[in-house]
Amino acid sequence: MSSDRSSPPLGTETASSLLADLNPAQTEAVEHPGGPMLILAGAGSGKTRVLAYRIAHLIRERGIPSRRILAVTFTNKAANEMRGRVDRLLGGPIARGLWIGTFHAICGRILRVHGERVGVPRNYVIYDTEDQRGVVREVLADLGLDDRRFPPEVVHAMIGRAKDEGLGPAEYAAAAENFYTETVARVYRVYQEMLRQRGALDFDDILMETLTLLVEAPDVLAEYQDRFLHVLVDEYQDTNRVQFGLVAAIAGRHRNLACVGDDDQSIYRFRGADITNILEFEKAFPDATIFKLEQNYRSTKSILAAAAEVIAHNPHRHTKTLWTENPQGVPLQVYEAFDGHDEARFVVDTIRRFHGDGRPYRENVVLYRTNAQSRLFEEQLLRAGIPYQVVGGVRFYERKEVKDILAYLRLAMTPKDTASLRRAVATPRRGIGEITLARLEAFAAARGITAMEAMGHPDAVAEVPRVASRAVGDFAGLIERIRDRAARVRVSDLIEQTIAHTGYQEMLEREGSEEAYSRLENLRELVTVAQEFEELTGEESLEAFLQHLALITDVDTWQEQADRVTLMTLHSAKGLEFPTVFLAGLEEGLFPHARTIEEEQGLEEERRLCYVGMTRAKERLYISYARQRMIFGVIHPAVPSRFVDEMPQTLLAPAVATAQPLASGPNGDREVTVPPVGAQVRHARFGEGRVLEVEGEGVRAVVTVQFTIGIKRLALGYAPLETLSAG
DNA sequence: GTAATGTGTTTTTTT
DNA sequence: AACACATTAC
Repeated sequence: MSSDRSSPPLGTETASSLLADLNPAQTEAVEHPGGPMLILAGAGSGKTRVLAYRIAHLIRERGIPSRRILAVTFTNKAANEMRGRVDRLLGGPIARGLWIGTFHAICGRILRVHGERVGVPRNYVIYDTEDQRGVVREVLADLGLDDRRFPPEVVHAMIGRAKDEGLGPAEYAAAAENFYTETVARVYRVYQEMLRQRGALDFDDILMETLTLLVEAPDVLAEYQDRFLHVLVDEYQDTNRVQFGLVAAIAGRHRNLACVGDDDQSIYRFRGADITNILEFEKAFPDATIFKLEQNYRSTKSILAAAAEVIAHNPHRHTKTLWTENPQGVPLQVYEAFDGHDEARFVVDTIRRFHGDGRPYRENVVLYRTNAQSRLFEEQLLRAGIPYQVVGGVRFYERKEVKDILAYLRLAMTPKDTASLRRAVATPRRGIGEITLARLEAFAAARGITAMEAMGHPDAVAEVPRVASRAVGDFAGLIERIRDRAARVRVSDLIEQTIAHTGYQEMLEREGSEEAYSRLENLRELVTVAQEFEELTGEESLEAFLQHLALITDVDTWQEQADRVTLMTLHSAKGLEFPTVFLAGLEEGLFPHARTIEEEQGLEEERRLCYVGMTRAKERLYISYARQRMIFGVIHPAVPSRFVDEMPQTLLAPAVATAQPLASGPNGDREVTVPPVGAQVRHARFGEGRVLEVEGEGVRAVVTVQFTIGIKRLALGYAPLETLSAG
């Protein structure tokens, strides 16, 4: 999302040249008078640019006040950049009044103001995935359901999908057609009740409750409808039903709705993204004007042609013809690695070589399908002493210490939030255990108050074990003081004081371990994050900060200026671009992922993901796969991804390895005995078995063995396999 | 109650 | 292989 990307050359973003840098198609979209418009924008065709220019155009040429424009972006980072870009175009901080943000941020803001109309308290807390699963688990237990038959993750995901479609518990129950979905409907109902009791919303509720609000409170809807003369939506191909409903509702009066997207880049189906939103835009808005941006400013001809060839294998799509005036460029390089280690070594060696040629580290990105793949690259980068940053994986605010401190703050803000109560009360240990908590909860339930309130109640305190009564009183006092302070000091100071006053800091200091030290560091980082938030937004309230934190994304924290190699998933890479892209792990089962291959739609989405990955590259694209890969500690032979076969062979060149072609794994340097077919062998984990088939020779041999637990394919270079007899 | 040990789970992608 | 959670040992 660098500011100068995907633009005709030499463009300067100043007020005097608002249209000078745009091609005819872009200009048309920017200047279009109004009404519903769909801008089909291919990868690298300058869609973000068009949005920024259109906003600037509306403000400057048409005199629309910035506060009457609403723009929806896919990430907070994109929102900030868009705002900065509009300011640069207009030569001042004009965009300050603009409403711009992600769906979640915008809806969160609306709910803070009007949520009470639909029963959402002003001080609602946002539950993250972990919190949400915890609630599902509790509901399953309450309903006496077996969590093996109804895995919390699965049930939670089903509830999430229902919410993406805008189905409440009642509607979902009505649509339920078998025992399983009927049961999920029951869980869904109780889950919603439990969230409500705790004053909590999950991610999907933020959108769904806003839509409910707009439907049930016509005066609120009218307020926003009147206000927003123009609504613009980026990454429209990844909106779900509810998001479409929100946009259609808010733009319903002035009908100036501009949606920008690319059906070939829709990659969030698992999250409810509904590609029909883009494919059937004209049905929803018969008077819509369609624009097409087909000139790519980003990639070389080679890269673009290869990507086009891959995506052409998808049968269900709007065909477009992307073209570019950029040079042909170098061929795509394909590296066949022995295993994951070898693959990582190749990538890191290549990056090191580039750096030797004077190319900064920041020009390189490694893209992979699953977060777990980052580890191998991290190991090699660490060994080579090359700076890097991993986007994604365990998020900062999901770390235990961060969540612990936030639990105190959330509890002070929303005493109903029992999930936070349980968390806060447990760390540091203060002598309040299961028994005490259960007594308090029972007391609270009997009186219809919250457990937090019970803690301040003399009768309740009398019922808990004597040793705990003092601790309970202290804890209630502690939370009370935090709440009191929250109203008076800014949030960064509040956090700093909370870390100290809860005894958390002391606990970690006393522990003295390396790990404790790093946890303390993370807490300091949390204070810094709060300070930056205050500086950036001018907001100092706890509510605003907690909401901001809950809705922050991985890419939001990515520092593109730092001279480091970036590692991220293909999903995170959407909207970004790099001179050199390494697309790793192109193996059947990994990419496309095994869980998607069954369904045609799943496979098509994987292919779009591949297309997204390839089109991130400006100059150089490296494709790699390993012949064997370890999954859950077990080595599996791997087959190159079908996507590699779908790339035009004329544009591919075999990459030359600079590393040892053979890995030095556990058995890598030793000699191995290849057992003949029929031999009895023993494996440390699988026990004894008989060899059915042998492929390859020496350390690269792969044997198929019948064990009692089933048939396994094992790579001799790694597998702890012992030959017992030649059979 | 904590430390050591054992067991099971994880990996699809994310707001 | 790595990690979280549970159980056991002390």
